[in-house]
Amino acid sequence: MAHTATEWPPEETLSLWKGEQARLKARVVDRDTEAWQRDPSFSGLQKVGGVDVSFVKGDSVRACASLVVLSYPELKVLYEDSRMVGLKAPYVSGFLAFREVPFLVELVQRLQEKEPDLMPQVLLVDGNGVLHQRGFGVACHLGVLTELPCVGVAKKLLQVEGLENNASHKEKIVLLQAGGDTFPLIGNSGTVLGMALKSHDHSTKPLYVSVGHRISLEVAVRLTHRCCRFRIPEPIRQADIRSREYIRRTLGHRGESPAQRKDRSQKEKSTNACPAGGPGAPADQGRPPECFGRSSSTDLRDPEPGFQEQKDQQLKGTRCQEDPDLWPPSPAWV
DNA sequence: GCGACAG
DNA sequence: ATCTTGTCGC
Repeated sequence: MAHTATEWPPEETLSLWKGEQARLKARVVDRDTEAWQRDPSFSGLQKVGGVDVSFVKGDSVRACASLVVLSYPELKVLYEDSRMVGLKAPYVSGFLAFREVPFLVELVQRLQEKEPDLMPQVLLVDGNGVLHQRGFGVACHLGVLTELPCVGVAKKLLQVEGLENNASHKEKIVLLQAGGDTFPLIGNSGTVLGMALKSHDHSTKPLYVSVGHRISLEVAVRLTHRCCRFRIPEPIRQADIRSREYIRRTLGHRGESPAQRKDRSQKEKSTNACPAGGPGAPADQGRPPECFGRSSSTDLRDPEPGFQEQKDQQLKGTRCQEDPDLWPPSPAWV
């Protein structure tokens, strides 16, 4: 029985997943547990991680999972691990973690094995924390499985507990003035599930921040704001950029791309053809998996200009500045 | 039947 | 999530 990661899960599976979420939810700590979180300027905080998973267009199985660690407050990339993975579960709203978290846990374990000194003190996760159908989104899930403080950062409002992206909600968004401004996301029960955050002065669409694990909502919001050079917090943005770039550079053409293999011939020069470690994750989730995939990549690239926003930014081949360290984009997965 | 639906 | 071209602004 092949799990194509395409078919909609049978009710029985969803039931098991709900049970798993309920079981792990009991372990969530929704308050500050670290010293740096109590400091007004976060002194003591030096490493912030970000994770993301990018997908291959016409492929329901292949994807690239990335974990990056940035220095704080400089927000320079200190570490990157991007790896091709084989998806085993489809995307079902409310169950995102069952599709992505196994690979994210693996990335954290690989970091622990290779560069334990670079283990981030907090992880920004693409998706929600307690702002979720059952109060246990992917940021909580990853936090509980790794015991790392985690923050959920979603780009769109998950409409649960009566929360809606309606006129009333949009009115509140318009009232947000400067970067850092927020308004609470209150569910039916009256509980504050998260905060809508204007991540910087010129951002139109807010970010939806919620507690993942071992951090208070207030600190989660302030930290997210402090990590924004653009609308998307830098750790997540870098993980997103690098995971997409990894896909583009490895199987950017053969995958079935109609109008892009044209410029392939002119831009390629130091890229590579086929990565290593294909589908490399044993089936499981709910227990820190034991991984034995060989090393893959751990190289770095550079950021980009320092302005503009609109719909985030453009990741064209514009200018390459700073980042004297991690300079030569080495092949890595030799 | 129609709208919703984190990534 | 992914596809997609140009365009405007610093």
